[in-house]
Amino acid sequence: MFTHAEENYLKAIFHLEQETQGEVSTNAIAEQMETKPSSVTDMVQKLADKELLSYKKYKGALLTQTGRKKAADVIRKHRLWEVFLVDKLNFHWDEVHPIAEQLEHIQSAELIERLDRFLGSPDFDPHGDPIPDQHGNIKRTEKKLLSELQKGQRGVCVGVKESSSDFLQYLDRKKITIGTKIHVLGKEFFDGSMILRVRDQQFFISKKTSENLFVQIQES
Amino acid sequence: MFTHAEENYLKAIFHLEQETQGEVSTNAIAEQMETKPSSVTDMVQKLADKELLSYKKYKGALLTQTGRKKAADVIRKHRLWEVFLVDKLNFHWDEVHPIAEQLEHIQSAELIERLDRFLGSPDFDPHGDPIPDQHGNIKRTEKKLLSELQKGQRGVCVGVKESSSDFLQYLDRKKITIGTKIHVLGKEFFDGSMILRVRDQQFFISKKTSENLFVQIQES
DNA sequence: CTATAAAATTAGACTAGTCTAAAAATATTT
DNA sequence: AAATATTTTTAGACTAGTCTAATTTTATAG
Repeated sequence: MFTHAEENYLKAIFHLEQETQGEVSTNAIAEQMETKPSSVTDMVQKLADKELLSYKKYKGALLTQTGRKKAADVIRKHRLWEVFLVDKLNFHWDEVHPIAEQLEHIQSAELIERLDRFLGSPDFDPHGDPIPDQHGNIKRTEKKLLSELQKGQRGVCVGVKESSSDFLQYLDRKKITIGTKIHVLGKEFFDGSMILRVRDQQFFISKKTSENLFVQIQES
Repeated sequence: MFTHAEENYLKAIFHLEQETQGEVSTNAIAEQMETKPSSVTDMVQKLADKELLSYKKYKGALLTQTGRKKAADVIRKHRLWEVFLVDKLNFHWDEVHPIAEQLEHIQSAELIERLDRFLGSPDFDPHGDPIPDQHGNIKRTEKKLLSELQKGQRGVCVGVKESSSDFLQYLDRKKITIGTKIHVLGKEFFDGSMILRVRDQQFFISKKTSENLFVQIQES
């Protein structure tokens, strides 16, 4: 039905639409896809012909309903496979992305239904990202960046914004993972760094770290 | 490392080498791959450049050690995924081939190691075909076509030669599967048909069926 | 509001893989 | 051994996707 390249473009544009309101620019897509803007123009025009997105020259792209559904499908597959790799094959959460990147293109609706059931219909992937349902709906949760919390607030880590291997391994060494409870003891105006209490230990983290950790605030 | 097309050619040539001794012909590969001979010539020359097979014009192709190992790798992946689909996701044995055809191209040695362990390092796939080990070695078993058995002989079904959906579904309706015990009550010279005893019931099967079922002979 | 910079598009070329049609090599038949 | 048939290869074209280089459009600065 769709080529790998087409699916990858749809996925990239889907992600970019979350971040920017309105049309997604050619350059933004090129950066996300690690390709050249000229290649993007070509492909975007092809996807527009297939009515997966709307596109006006020099104006950028916006997914249609069909395109958005297809993108959510691919993301659903990606995230379910990540759960499989971590829960069943005991991969580490920083290792699964490139493998899921391949597995997300396997074509078989039946396979994904069965995989989903086999995994117990999980709602989140190993990085805390929500798994779209069969209809492409994504459960939106109340989550904030740790950097938005104020001194004294408490939260539970529910996801990461970046999921580079380096960042995930850093969190691992600090024993911070999905579900870890965090108490903000202090926040430095000067550089945005924070002092946290995690499992009765004090932690110092940089602004960059706090801007890449999602938490759910615990009212107390 | 290798493209899907390259892997598919290696696999096809590997299978053809089992059946024919000596070089594999361009036409044979074309038929197996459901493509045109001219495409085969092109690809075979490319694979020869990469030293995955030896090739002399008009003489046919033979896999090198490297090529044979790579082909066995792909077959290992295919068969392990088939086991996963049947054992873990409860797919039926006639449904798994086209999905495994896609999964066999996923690149990650680690993934296959872990999948193998997760499945309990199976020796055979759901159709009774042996799964090559990490080094590309295939366990050869003593198996014969059911059609080779004589009146009075007994065997256990250990595999199928054809694994088309039609054939597998036919076997299912007859409740013949891997492990089924078969006793040859009679064999008709005229058309090669057979009368079997299976689970205390009499079965009539055609020559075509008996030529596509592998059995292990039970000495008695 | 013109000049310049940035972003986006087009044109043309390249690779992988395929195809058709024609030519060349090998096999088979008489 | 010549004629015919079969197999295989070559030549040239096509698609998908990418790239570089040049051009055009839009945005920004003075």
